[in-house]
Formats: sequence, structure tokens, C-alpha cells
Amino acid sequence: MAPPAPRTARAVARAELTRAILDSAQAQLAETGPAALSVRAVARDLDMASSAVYRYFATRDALLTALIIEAYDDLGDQVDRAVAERADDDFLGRWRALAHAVRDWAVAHPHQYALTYGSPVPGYAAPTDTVVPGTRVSSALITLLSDAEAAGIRAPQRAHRVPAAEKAAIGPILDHVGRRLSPGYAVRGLATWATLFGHISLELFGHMHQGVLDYDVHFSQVVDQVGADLGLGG
Amino acid sequence: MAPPAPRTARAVARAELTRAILDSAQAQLAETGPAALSVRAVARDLDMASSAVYRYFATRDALLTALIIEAYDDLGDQVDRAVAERADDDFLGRWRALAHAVRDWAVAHPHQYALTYGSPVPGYAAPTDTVVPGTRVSSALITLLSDAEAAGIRAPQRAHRVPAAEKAAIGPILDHVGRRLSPGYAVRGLATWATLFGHISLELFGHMHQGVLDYDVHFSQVVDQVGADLGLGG
DNA sequence: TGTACATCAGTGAACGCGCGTTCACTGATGTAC
DNA sequence: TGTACATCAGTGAACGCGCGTTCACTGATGTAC
Repeated sequence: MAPPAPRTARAVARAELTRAILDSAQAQLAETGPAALSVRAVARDLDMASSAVYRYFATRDALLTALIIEAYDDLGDQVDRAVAERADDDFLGRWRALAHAVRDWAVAHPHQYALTYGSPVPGYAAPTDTVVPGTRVSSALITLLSDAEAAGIRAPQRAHRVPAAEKAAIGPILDHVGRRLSPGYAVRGLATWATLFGHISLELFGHMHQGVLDYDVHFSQVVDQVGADLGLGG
Repeated sequence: MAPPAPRTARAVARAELTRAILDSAQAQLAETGPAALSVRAVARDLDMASSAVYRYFATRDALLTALIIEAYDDLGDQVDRAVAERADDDFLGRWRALAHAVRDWAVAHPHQYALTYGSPVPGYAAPTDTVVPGTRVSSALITLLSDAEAAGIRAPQRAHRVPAAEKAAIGPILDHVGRRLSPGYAVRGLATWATLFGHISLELFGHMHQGVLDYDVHFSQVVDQVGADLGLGG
């Protein structure tokens, strides 16, 4: 994955400065938002000429892309680690771990969350490199549900009838786990995915201020309710 | 609500230009995103001096605020109208109408959606005028569920136990409908709210490209599944 | 109905600012022999 | 191990651009008598 360990002094310096630029850009993101991310400000922060940054990132958008990929991977790592701590057959535990890992990361890094799951940055077209890291969470969730179903778990409430059109519509999802997921359970899974990110977005973007006092408590409650509806126990 | 009908030529002209500024700003929003919304560009579009816009909006942020309030109210009106078309006791119909009205509006006005439900605009602090219009959809949903419960509707799957901490956490929601909503059903309602906006955000912000082929079909399916889980029939 | 004054809308120039990106350049680091 | 050349990092000036906001001003509209 990562290129071979740098050997020459130049390569070492380059790796370090690249890192420093990304860190500074990330810090700046937290203050001004992605649309205002500026190459010049990063250069100023690092006491270098603004033109020097162009030796590291060809363009402002390339810098943004690197930040986006880092954010997705950071979140993906955190989720994978949290889920791995639970026993394979502790499906409720795995679901809880996944959900709380996503929210904990989002609360800890609200600007990275906004960068990845908020409104797209205007004028910026995400290149294809961001696609794979961008699907890590949904992938983890679908895998989890596929495992659960394979272990005999079923939703307690019968699934709403899934017509052929819907089966076709979510084809890629079903393929992703080699069709080992029933359409009805997959629909529940996708709804769960929406609930998870919907909750976090509504919370972080300020829409719960009017109605909910304790976000931690409420999130837990919703996670457990959803887990129960998925038949994961609890 | 609205000020008395304008009478003098000046007042007529002022109302018209105010409208024209808002329309132009809205159009610009669709091209560049809220962070890049510019007073000068609006002025250019309307063939007037940039300074003239300041006779209508004291500041760029005031213009943004007006756009936000308009967006919330536009959405709120659309939702209210759609819901009102269904019989009071057709709870599934009311839920479907509400959900599809929100999504239809969002799909038709993606930039207004991003402005209101996407990441907050950096450096912009929403004034309190935006609070009330911002709660119209959640308000409509909570009212609908409270009506349903009052009519004897119950979720088929027993509610996850709601501890005292959660009852306290969602106190404002319960108060909003005069405590005529059971905590368990309220939790489901809030989860539903998250599912609805989560689905739309994931769709509009490009996260479903990898897995879902037909968004219309899939959204309908999720809406119906959620409706069934709420015990609304179907 | 007509006049005198007050209010308001719109102008155009200016202030001070920051941005992304390019370019010719210097000096340090790396490589081949 | 030492030298000659190639590569690369970083500089600083410059290009051309757009922004929000202020200000003194002109001319049109509204109001009181």
C-alpha cells in the first residue's frame, strides 16, 4: 500500500513535509470549512512560500482530495477496529460498536465528517480515488448483516414485501455480499444505514437543538431500538 | 405575517427588487454553493451597482439568512400541503405524503436542501429567525405520530425499554405534543426522522452511487418499511 | 393643486484584502562514473 | 573517494482575479402644508 520506506534525506524530508501540509490543512479545515481551504494559508502556517506547496500537491483540489481520502480511511479504520473487538457472533455488540464508532469519530472530527458526509464542496468533483475508501462503513455494515442472517438471525417484524423493481434497484448491494443477504433484510440494512448517518448529520448540523437534550443517551437508545428491530437481540 | 400590501410606487419597486435579489441569489446558489454566494455577483446579474444591494440586505449574511428561511418555509409549505391532501385518519398515507414531499422537494432543490440540511456554512451563524421555520418538518412528523397513537395505533414490534435518562433527553419533543406521545413511540419517531433525512442526504450527497440503482424505487420501499414498523398499516 | 422639504434608491469610485497559479531563479541533494 | 552533472525543493515576484463594505453624491419619489 504505502510506498517503500523512504531512504534518502530528500525522501524523508518530502514525506515529513507532505504530512505537515496535510496536518495544517486539516487544522485549517476545522476553522474555515472546506470551501475556504487555502493553499496560501497552509503555506503561511508552515512558513514557506505558497509556491512551494505546489511541489507537494499539484493543485488545491488535489490537497482536498487527499484530505477526503484520509478522513474516510481514518473513519474506516476506527470502525473496523471497534467491530473487531467484539466476538464474531455477538451481532448486537458488533452493530453497537459500529454505530458508536461512527458517531464518536464524527463528534471528534466534525469538519472531517462534514467534508465526507456533508454537502459536496462546490466546484469540486471527487475523483475516483475517493470511491473505495468512501464505502468502507456501508461495506462493514452490510457484511455484518449478511453474517447475522447467515447465523439464522431474522428481523422480528416481517419484512415489507420487496417487489422485483426494488430487488433490481439494490442489486449492487446484494452482489457485494455474493447474494447471501435476503432482499428484505438488505432493505432494513439500508434503512439502518440511513438512520445512522441521518442521526449524526441532524445532530452535528444543528437540527436537534430544539428537541433533544442529551445526544449521547438518545443516540444509544436509537441504536438499541434499531438493533432490536434487526433482530440482533437486546 | 406579511407586511400590509405595498401602496406607493417606491414600496412596490422595493418589494419587486427584493424578490429579484432573492431569486438571483438562489440561482447563484445552485451554481456555486452557499460559501461562494456573492453580493457582487447578484448585483452583476441584476445590472446594478453592488452597493445598491446594500439598500435591501444589510450584509451578505442577511441575504443568506433570508434564503435559508425561504427554503425552510418552501419545504414546510410543500409538506403541509401534501399531508393535508390525505384523510386525517389515513396515517400511512399521511406518512408517505410527508416523506415523499420532503424528498421531492430536496431532489428538485438540491442546493436549498444542502443549505438547510447539509453542512453549516462556515463563518455563518444562523440567527434565531431560522429556528422556527427549521422545525416545521419534524413538527409535522411528531404531530402525525401523536395523532396516530391517539387513534390507537401501536408499533407491532415492542418498543425497546426507554430508561428515565432517555425520557428526560427527549423531554422537549414530548412537551411539543403536550405529552400525548409515549416515549417508546417518540423514539421510533425520532429514528424515523433520522432515516428520512439520512436517506435523502446520502442520496443527494453521492453516497448511494455505489450500491443503489433506482433511488425512487428504493426510497419508496424504505418509506413503506418504516411505515409498517410504525404500525401505520401497509 | 402646487410648492418646499425630507426621504430614499441607486451610482461609481475607492479601501484593503485574499486567492490560485506560474515562472525564472538559486542552492542543496543525489547519482553515475 | 572524488568529481561532474542531473534532479529536485524552495524562493519571491508577478499575473489577474474577485470579494465585502463604505462613502459622498445625484436624482427621483413621497409628504405636509
